[in-house]
Amino acid sequence: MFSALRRCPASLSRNVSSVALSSRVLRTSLVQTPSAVRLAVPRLPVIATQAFHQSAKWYQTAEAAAEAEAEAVEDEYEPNNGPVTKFKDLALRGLVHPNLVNTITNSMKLETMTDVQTRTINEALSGVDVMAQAKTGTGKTLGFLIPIIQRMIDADPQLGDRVHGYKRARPDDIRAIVISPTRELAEQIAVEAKKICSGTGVIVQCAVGGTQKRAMLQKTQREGCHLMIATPGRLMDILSDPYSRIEAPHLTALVMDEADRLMEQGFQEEIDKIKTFLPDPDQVERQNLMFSATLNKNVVRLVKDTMRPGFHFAKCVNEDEAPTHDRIPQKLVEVVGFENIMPTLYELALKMHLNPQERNGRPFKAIIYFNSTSEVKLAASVFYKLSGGFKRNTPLGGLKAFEIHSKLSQQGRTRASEGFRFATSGLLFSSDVTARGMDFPNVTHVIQVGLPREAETYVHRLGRTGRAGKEGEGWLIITPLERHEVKRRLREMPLVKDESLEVPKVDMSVSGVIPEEAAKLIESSVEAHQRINPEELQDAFRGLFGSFQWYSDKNRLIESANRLAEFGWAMSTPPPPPASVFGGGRGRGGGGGRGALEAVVEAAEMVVLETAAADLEVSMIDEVAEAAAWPISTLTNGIAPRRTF
DNA sequence: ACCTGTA
Repeated sequence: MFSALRRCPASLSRNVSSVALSSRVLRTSLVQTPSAVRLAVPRLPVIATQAFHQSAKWYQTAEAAAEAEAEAVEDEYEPNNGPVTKFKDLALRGLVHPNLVNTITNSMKLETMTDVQTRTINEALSGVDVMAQAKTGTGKTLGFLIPIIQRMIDADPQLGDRVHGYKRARPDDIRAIVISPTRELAEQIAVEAKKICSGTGVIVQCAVGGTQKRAMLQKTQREGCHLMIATPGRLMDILSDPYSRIEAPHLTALVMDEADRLMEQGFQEEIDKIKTFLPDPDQVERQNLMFSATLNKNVVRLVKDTMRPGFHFAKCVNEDEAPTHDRIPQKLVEVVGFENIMPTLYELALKMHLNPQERNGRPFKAIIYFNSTSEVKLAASVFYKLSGGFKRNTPLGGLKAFEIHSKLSQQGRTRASEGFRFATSGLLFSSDVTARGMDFPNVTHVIQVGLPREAETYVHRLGRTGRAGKEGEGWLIITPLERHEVKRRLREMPLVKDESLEVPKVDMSVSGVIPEEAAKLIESSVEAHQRINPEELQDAFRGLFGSFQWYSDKNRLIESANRLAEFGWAMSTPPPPPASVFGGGRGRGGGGGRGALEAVVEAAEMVVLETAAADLEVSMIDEVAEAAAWPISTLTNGIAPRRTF
């Protein structure tokens, strides 16, 4: 082996040490799994010679090694042709380039695939379209990144290697695009993509709003781009700009993350426009991958419009496993009026922050969701005053507080999400910008103020806690105005009324005997509001009417809002309600549920994968049972050919 | 004048 190395150019000599290193790592890890020790011998040449793609000798060695491994795998492992469930096996079976897999197993230390990953990776590697229904926080990002990156390498084997791939990158030959509904999510995906591509020649770029377009263009023109992770607005901006020199004439994969969200009003038009700048799928064959937590009418339409016949439907929502919203305990707090909300949050935060022993000592880390930006801003400001700047020796001392919403600069947003991500204990006052997909570790509480717009929103927000097997709890704080609608809109949720807090029960509009502790909290809250910029209060007042657009009894709404201004903010005269309040609101149609699922089934003949990852079989929705008569093993081995590197 | 998503 080393005689071969000596023949290589001097410039590559530094690879020798890394080769030695990776061999060593490999050897140690294999010793621990006796069944795999035998694989060490044929395995080594593949890794050791990864810089010599050009040599025919390399190909022979690699092919022989792959063959030997595959045979060994078939000898050793019992289900030899089932779906791959270990990342390591993706390389051993020649399905994914070792440079990609090694990063995942060695640097990222990932071993076993999650359910979503098993299903999407096995399926999508073959090139078919996949519509995956999966909860957030289940690792679906890797589920789509691995197959699209691997398929890029298939199309252009030089991309498998770092040195050769880099030289060939161009800005006008993007091979795959991932679209996400928020900037933060796009960035989170881009970070992961860059990580797993670090051993390959695949160049990843991220295009989101709020950043300097020029700088991004220059970087992309200089470095090129194979995989673009983007938000709709900026992507449209770049593709439609004739001077950007960024194009995707050979686009082979399009991924829509949070597809249900991307199909909502506002986004959908933009996506349609973007598609006009992408090559016609009839001319350039394109793989479509969609990820969606729910199947509503919009998603069905998307499926009908863009998925190619014969696409796969991977239902990764396990029926026997409780969904997020059943697994996480949820408490419902009904307050007397809007004026009770802020002091109630104060009471709750104090209680949770000061009693970590009730959570096995886990520090309090909460996201507090509001329905409008202005409410987020106000709550953040009020808490800052309440806590005396979160300094030590104050009741909320030790907490770090952040606010995040779209009216913040992108710099501010990044600072907030990074800050909260790395904080051991803290509060994040947030709009729905973080409701989906964002991964903040160790969130102990998700507190929602006011009824969320949709049940879907409620579930997504709730999903920010209880991640990675950790515990968490949800709190929903509502006023009597929302009581009825909560019962209707959130009837599926196991909300349990909570009576443990004092402040919510206090009628602040009448004088009476109030528990001393509650009185103190209310007093400090009102006092804090008096030190808030009046314009901020006005904004929040107007924002409230926006959040309550759905609420038809406008007189009661105005009355309740006035109480807030009077007793919660100590204003002598409440601000005027916005004129639009008297315009009247429109109702909205529902969707989703069982009917939508059936519609998806009818939309195409599909294979439905529904069983546990470890023992994957095909089970089917009745109508398509006959069409999908082939077992999963055939499907995986038949469509996805074994690759050699 | 509810949230996201280009300037």
